Amino acid sequence: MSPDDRPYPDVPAQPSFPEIERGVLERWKSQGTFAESVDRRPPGARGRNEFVFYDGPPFANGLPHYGHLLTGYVKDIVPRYQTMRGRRVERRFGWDCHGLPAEMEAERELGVSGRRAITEYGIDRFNEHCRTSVMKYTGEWQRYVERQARWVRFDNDYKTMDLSYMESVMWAFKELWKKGLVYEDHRVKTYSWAAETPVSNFETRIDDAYRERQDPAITVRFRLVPRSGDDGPLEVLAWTTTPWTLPSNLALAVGPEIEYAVFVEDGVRFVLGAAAAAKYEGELAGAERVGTLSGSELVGRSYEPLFPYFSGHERAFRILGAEFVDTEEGTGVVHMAPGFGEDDQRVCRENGIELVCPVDEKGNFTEEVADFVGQNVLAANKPIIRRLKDDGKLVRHETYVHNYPHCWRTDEPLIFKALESWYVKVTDFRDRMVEHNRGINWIPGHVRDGQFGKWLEGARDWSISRNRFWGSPIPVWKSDDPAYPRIDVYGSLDELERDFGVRPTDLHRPGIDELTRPNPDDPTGKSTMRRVPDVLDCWFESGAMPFAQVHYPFENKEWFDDHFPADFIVEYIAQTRGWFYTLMVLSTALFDRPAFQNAICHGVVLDNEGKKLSKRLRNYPDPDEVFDTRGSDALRWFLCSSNILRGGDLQIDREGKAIAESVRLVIIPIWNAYHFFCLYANPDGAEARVRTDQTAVLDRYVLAKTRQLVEQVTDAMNAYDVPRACGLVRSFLDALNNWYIRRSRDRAWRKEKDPDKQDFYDTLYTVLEVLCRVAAPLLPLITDEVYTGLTGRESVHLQDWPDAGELPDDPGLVAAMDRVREVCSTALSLREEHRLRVRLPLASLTVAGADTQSLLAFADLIRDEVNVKSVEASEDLDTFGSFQLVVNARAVGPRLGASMKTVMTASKSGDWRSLEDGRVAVAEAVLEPTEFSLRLLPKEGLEGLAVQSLPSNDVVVGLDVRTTPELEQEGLARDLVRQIQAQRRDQDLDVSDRVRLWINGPQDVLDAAAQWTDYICKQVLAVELSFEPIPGDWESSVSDVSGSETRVAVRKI
RNA sequence: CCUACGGUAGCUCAGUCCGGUAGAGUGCCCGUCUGAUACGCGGGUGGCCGGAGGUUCAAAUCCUCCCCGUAGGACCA
Repeated sequence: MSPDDRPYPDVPAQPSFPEIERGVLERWKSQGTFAESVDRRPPGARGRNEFVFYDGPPFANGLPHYGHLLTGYVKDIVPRYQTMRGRRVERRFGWDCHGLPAEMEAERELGVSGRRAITEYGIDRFNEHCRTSVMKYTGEWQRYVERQARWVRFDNDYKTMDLSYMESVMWAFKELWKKGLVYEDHRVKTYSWAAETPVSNFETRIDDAYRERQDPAITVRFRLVPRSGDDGPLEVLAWTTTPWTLPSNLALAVGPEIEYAVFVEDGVRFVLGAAAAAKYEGELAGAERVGTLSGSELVGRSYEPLFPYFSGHERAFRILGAEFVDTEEGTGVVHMAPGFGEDDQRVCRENGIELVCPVDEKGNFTEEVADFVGQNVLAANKPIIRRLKDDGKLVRHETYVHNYPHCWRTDEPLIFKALESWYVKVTDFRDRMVEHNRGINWIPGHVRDGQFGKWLEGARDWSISRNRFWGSPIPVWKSDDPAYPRIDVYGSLDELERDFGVRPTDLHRPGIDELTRPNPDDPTGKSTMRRVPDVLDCWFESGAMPFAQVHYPFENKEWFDDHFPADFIVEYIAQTRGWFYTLMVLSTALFDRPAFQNAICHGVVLDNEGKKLSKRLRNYPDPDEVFDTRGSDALRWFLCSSNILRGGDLQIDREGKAIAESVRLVIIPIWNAYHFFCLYANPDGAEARVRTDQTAVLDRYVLAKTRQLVEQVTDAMNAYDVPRACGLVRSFLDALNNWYIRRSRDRAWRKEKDPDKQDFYDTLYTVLEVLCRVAAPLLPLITDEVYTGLTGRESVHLQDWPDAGELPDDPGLVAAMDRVREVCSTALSLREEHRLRVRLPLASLTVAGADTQSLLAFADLIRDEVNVKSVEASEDLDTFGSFQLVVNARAVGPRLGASMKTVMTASKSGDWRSLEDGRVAVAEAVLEPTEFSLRLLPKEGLEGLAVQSLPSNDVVVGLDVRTTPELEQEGLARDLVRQIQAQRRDQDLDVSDRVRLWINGPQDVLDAAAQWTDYICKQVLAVELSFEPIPGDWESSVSDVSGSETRVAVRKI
């Protein structure tokens, strides 16, 4: 038979898996397999047969790393599974194009740094650069995604910078506005006066942004407005590290519960926190403590402003009560400048004090602070302190070293400053979000009420505006004259066209800023409607993805209604504050529905010391190298079989050894089974088919075991438990290769065609066919290679998920056979213990215990596996073992209470007896049959018999360890066979080559060879056996099995 | 400082909800190559369950406090 006639491929024993993978990827590409797998599944009426998957958009600039690869694998596994289940799963790639990372990259590339520089460079040119630079890595992304065998469409991808996407975002903003869920407000934020820009939390976390800085720390006195009952002038002491905020002071805060001490010196009374007084020993040396006040007694009192600039300010210059005040640092009295401190602003607002912010964009004092106008606030610290000293207000001047945020771009210290910003009123519908979240299936489950649930409960209003350039514009136009206020919010291109007379083809700045019109509410006609300059937080856009990707509601209205919410999304755990959250916010605010029903949160990939992966440290294996040397399926398995998919972390070693392990543990075993099948079926010209009516017990076992595999993997996949599915496949492979195939091999060796051999081929074929389908989502490349090679059909990914019902159901057989495997393990362990090699036959093996007769059905298997002449079952437990009492403590505990202790010790030491009625007496107690079980332990000191119990402790295995001359001789014969076979192999003989055979050696070996000549010759295909001296030019091998040198030689004839 | 998650064999992790006498894989050690697989097979070794208290007849499991790791958040007047 020529290779061409062979029904199955010529499968190499040790292939290059990466090479196979590249071949499969090529095949998919040329045959359009992905598109086919989607198209064949009907969407059903109104998309009811669709499984809706949302692909969270990654930032387009920057290369993928292991985190992305992991997410990508899961984004592939679940849709592949659902496709095989018959669902239509559209997969569309998305790109997150806007946002600070994109701008930072552009600034770096253009050598333009900071807001002012960008404005000078030209917003149009800057944004044009962003538009192209942001797509710089899309090719690389596509290459990675394809190499990892992830099926997702790039040809109809969506981009957050598309006009249609941005129009939908605009619509969403207007909807929120109409619902009263958007507002503008002043909030205190970190601000870089040097770069003239607000700095996000994200930016303050960049390396070294927080570092030590020495600032002045001063204590100043505020004189209270006298009140009847005062014993003279009263002053409170406040401490600050930002003297430049004192001109903007509008209030003082004390802790209502805090105890304040009153001191007197020269008739003036001082108040400060009692706990802080010790710090001011020096200043208070001449003072005398005369009393105590609680914070609440101070609340409400007015004081004289330190500076005159805002002296008429409404409701200002009073002492307020605030919970956050403490006496750890400072005096227990906090100076409040609501324009420059978050707490300050909040507390002042609660007390009806409007903030003031006399500092301009450059960080210089405005005209409002006349004495220091034009001075940078930090530089103004000194003159301000001098002024306070001159005025006698300064109590103490020291320095203070603290961790302080710096601008990562200019290295200058940041300041806290109130800025205008737009907010989504998340607090208004927070409860609805919490409610929607209850219905979401989170993996792992604790995320629902833990990380995500807690975050929702504590949700605050969401700042959605960014004082930047490259992003979706805030679609708000305001009158430029406060005398004629008007605000217009736009939600579509139509509305813009209606009011401005032109229809924009691009919504980006600066084009959008050029749309202006006269203020309709201004009869003078002088004021103009202008767009507020901010752009939207790019997270707003990613949260808008479910509808913006299809240009809802301008198009695809029905489609969206049918495809929302998503069935499934997956991202890493930190997205509970990111995409998971923004999806929830917008879906709740706009549609009062959750945006997704099932969500996997995976953990973080770390290096083997538990540190983050870092490009700079190169503490991880290069993904390309992993693809080239181990393959994508191995990486997929390594990542997805780990509990990183259950929210844990995963450590990856620098050399990628663990990835190589996946090849060894899973991919090679699958390949070996496939290889074995082809190796024998091909020369036989056997064509196998899917069948389940085989009668041989091993066949029925492996088919029933396969059914269990299908059932269990289906359960796991339905529960989105990918690691569990992986574990099931792995333990199945062990049963397949190391039990079913190994115990069935001899059926393939028979020369003639016979039904039993065909049964074996059919069984193995059937099992492999099902296994490939079950493992297809988990190992899409290798299973497809095996599946197509085996069946000649089209890709496994175009097949249906296997139906467990088509395989025989026989859990009893599976359990019995698995027990047989345990008996064999135990017997082999006894051999090991007694140093009796497996080739040495032993007389008998006895299994003793309840219901061991049924094991005799498998006696042949056991006999072969452990090499004994006979296998026997015995109910006579006393010969082989004794019982130990195992108390069912859970049942007895509550009844016996304190005497449990003695019962437990007595049961362990064997101090108990059975009663006639089936109960047992132990210590002082009598146990009902339900309250205990008996564990069988092997008896010790048996003559010629080695015993050991199964792990389940209900069966004892006894091995006859006495040998006889006959057994020894047979053992030697088998040793010879082994040695001869090795010799055959060394000479690269084919399994069917016939040979002549020479054996030289000690007398016992020669006797054994003579006694077992027929057996030996048959085993090694020898036509002639000679004990003459071996001809000198023959290859021979030497062994010392029998204790002295044995030499064998073979020659092909 | 707060929140979530974790700390169980050398390593990676089950087991903890619902208390009842500690598991897997891997590593290591030993053995093993007879016609698919030595990238294999079999066996063995290995743990005062992060620490300290408490509840209980009984705690890896429940409670309290503490320590360590990871992630996120807050604060830095």
